[in-house]
Amino acid sequence: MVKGRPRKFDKDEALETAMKLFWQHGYEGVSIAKLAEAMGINIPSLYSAFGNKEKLFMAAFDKYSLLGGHIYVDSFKQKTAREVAYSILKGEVELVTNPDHPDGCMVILGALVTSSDSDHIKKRMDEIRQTPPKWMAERFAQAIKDGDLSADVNPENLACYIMTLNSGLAVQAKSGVSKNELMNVVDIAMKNWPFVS
Amino acid sequence: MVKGRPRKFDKDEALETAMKLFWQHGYEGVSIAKLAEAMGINIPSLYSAFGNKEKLFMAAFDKYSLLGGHIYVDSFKQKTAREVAYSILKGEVELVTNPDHPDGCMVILGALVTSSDSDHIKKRMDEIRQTPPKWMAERFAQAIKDGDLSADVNPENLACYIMTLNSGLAVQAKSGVSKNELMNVVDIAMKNWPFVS
DNA sequence: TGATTTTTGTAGCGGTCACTATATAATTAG
DNA sequence: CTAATTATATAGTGACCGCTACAAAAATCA
Repeated sequence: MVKGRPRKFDKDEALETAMKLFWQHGYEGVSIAKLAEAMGINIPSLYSAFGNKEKLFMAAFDKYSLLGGHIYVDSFKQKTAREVAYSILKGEVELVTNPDHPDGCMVILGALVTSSDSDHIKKRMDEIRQTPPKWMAERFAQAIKDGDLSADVNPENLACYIMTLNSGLAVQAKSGVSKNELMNVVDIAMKNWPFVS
Repeated sequence: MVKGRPRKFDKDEALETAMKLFWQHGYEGVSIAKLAEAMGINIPSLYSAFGNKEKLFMAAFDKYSLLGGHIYVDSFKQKTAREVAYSILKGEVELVTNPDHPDGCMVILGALVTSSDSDHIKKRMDEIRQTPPKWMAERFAQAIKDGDLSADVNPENLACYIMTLNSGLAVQAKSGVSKNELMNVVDIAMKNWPFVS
């Protein structure tokens, strides 16, 4: 058994609460006091369990990644590049408009526009945001080998294009645009997939 | 002549400075103290000239609108819907990656993710963001009448699609993606304009 | 000149920020 | 039962937040 007084709260449950608050308001938009209150714990317990605000945010981000990462991993299993792209975009719309969570995407919007004080965490998020397009570029390169994507296409550029659409979908959802409208946007984007050889 | 002690600073120049700070850090990411320091004035002078933080932000926004609004107004003069869309997207890339200004778009990112305290200004910006797609929808409706856009296309959906790309371009620029890469994204988006009748 | 008007600079308001010192409560190990 | 360990709760820390009271300074108008 572990020594010492046992923790009164469920750490993972508290982290889920913190994640949703960071998701909705961003890193700087929610204070330690509000986090602790929503998590149902007092401030020293928060620091004891999670270290500090930045570490709590990164822990919440890890939890979020399980949701956001699945979109890509699952979509990559599709047979053609076109189906991969469509699956990613549909998955993104589902994620950023799901009424069970706040609107938008925590990775994209959680620390995008910040004060100078949070430059460090903004840059960390900027770097993390480079991972999905790298994955996509690899998948699209494979698609070229598989013959379901034209060899004229630059996989990195195509990945950046999909990432741009994803980012736009996150912004639009955060602005209040509905799931139906965003699904129409995805349909337009996919109307003529111009990359089949 | 106007009575009273004359103002020591150029109001429009100070507003330009404030605009750039809000552009870079968002509404909540820059404090009155930092604004006043950057503007080269003291805090009471700021309040005397601009009212309060929200009014200063909205005044800075009006100044920004002159830049951002021109993209649309100018682009609408293009002959076909395809040229209009291309011009808007190119103009957006130029704006959000211009090294003379901060990266990204103040209207899209200036008050998108905020604390509960700034709900009011977030909603104001959400509403303002609905104007460009309305303009675009009208222009695309005209294009259908002109015969350079397929009557199958829903102008509102197409406008929402372009707005989504614009928002994505703003996010990508804010994340550090280069102008060249974003121009490639625009080229991909325009590769096959699938809306000609 | 003297009254009026407006801006300026200093100084500070109550409130919140991230974070912590300290003491007490609750558990296990010996 | 005692010692050691860990979590809890209270109550704060200095720094910053948006904003303002107040008086001196600098202009115009009579």
